[in-house]
Amino acid sequence: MSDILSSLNSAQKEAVLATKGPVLILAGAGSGKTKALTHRIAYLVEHEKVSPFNILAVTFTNKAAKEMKIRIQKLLGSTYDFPFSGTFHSVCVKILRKEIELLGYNQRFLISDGSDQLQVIKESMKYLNIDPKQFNPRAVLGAISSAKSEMVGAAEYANLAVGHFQEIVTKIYYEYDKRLKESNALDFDDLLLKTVEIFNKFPEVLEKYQNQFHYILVDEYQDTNHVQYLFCKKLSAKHKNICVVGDDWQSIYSWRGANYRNILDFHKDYPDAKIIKLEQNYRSTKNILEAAHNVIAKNIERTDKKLWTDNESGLPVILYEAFNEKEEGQFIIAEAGRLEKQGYGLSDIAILYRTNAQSRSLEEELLKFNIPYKIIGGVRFYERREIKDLLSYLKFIYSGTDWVSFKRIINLPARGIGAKSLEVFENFARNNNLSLMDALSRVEDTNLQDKMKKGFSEFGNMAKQLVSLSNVLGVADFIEKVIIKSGLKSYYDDGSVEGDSRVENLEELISVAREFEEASSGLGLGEFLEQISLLSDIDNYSDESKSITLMTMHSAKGLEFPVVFMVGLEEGIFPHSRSSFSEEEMEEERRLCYVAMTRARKRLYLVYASNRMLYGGISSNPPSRFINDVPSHLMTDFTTRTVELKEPSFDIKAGDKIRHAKFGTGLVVGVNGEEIDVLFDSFGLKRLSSVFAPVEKIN
DNA sequence: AAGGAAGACTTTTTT
DNA sequence: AGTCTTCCTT
Repeated sequence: MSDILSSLNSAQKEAVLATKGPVLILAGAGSGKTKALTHRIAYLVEHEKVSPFNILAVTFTNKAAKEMKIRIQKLLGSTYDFPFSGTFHSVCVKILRKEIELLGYNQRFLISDGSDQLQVIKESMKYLNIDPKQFNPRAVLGAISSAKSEMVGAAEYANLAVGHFQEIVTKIYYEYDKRLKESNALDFDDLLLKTVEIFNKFPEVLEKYQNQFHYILVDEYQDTNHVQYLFCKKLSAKHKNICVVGDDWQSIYSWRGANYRNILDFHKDYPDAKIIKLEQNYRSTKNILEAAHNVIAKNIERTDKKLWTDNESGLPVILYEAFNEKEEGQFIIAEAGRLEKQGYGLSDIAILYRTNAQSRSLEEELLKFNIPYKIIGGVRFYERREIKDLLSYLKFIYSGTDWVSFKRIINLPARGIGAKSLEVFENFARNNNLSLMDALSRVEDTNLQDKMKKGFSEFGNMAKQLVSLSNVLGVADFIEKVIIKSGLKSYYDDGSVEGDSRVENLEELISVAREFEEASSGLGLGEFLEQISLLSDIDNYSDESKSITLMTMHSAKGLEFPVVFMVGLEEGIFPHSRSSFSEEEMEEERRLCYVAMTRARKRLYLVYASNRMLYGGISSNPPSRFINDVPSHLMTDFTTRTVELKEPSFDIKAGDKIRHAKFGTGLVVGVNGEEIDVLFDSFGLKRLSSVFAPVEKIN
């Protein structure tokens, strides 16, 4: 037990020892809140003999949950499992798999992702004769989603609807929900909403879980929405052992319904709540912390606090004006070279940007100079077309009810079934009240042309075959069969480079499934699909490989890096132009800036470009207002020093022979500024940076 | 029904 | 600039 307490400061210790009753931990950036949480859970288990089964620990990402488990296991020195630690969504899925039949769903429900949702919205609008040009389907989906996160169902929405837009949304909301239910599918918001709905309608079920979860811990409480708030409140109503951790300064998800007031209002629900403040920062240098503080201090709507640190002052924050987005990347590459000489590795470096689209130019430069990197987020693996296709097959086979998936794959590869015949088939199923599978086996009764009937019934036969295969094969072997039997492989394998990469991706999913099988003995297709749906980008991130990390500032939440480059600090990019309409959104941008800055431990670079390619044209935006908020004594402008930085360390001209640390010897065939083209003896032609690349001249 | 071409539209951030 | 849509041709 002394182990559990000895490494904590007094506030952290207090957070660990206050096990009974409601506790609010206000934890500033880098103040060791994960430490406090893990030690608290370890203390509960070891000292208070609480079974892990009785602990509910909610984190923001699956990765955070996993890390927490590992840290607790290290503390306890044994292999305790914590079955109820995970994201709100994953915990709710666990509950719903047991209870959802109460709401008339089948227990084998599927989870619809964003693009599925949009598809259903579009179909619903078409069915209702609503013009998608007049009402943007994404805006409609957004309205429905925020209603759901406020615990407002279609019927209540109808009552509350004001104005034409909301009346239209009401109609679509009903139709959308109806279609999801027909497919036995839940969207992300439903996972939370339906769980709370069950708690509301079935008190005995609620009581069962109240009795189970003696202790409830919630991380990143500033980013919970209303439904999540209700979920916590209801579950903790009996034992009242609820401990929430958060920082209103780091609330960056209000656009998806999060409300940092949940933190500020905690004491209203629990007047006797113990409030503990963690204000000592262990992460950053004094300069970085001070700079970040000056940025956030401009916000009006915030609690008052001041983080402090015992760390050294460190270097000033480095400011750099690049000529354009290309040069932005080149500056980082040159700096990375200098940093490497000072003992930093590539995995110590993160590049953070506001929008995913910004990664492309950076990626191009890194590629050009052969710098290893990894990108978190962006075009996700699971959203690639071929993967969505394959997953649609899997979802359709697994559920037998999923119309969204069915429509995606019925004519993929082409089976001669177009929109018209699909419509006939759909009406046939609707009018006769047939399930999707039943309708498929009764295609003969439709008034489709014989050719179409054949197409449908052949598809139906294949589906039946796959269903029986799914019952006998392991997930990975089954997926392998699906890729062949569906015809997806031959469809994509057209000999083109693009086709090759698509087939490669299809096969990559087999490996993902193999790993899944190894990690989880006895779990099947349903669990595999579920795990994939609930995965976030950051969940797959590991910092082991020697490469620079690129991600959005949002994704960086909860992480830290010795060196952080914040790029694209220009008005219109960051703060984003869409935020300039409301003061609230601008404050959120500012919080995002604070979050990004406080990721840095030793070095922080603020980079902006005077010209930037945007929407196919060049635009020039003034430097971000956030740069002006950093006092000049904490910042040094590197821009004037570029020439010096970019000067090649030695003279290289065409015709020189060089040696590269990795590629061996080669001949310089061209010099273009800081870029050199080298024909390597065994690696062929490569373009390198003469500043950064580990090359030396030989004679 | 399918493939191709011109045109619109994009880019916030994500479980 | 790249991707997604829609319309047009076969």
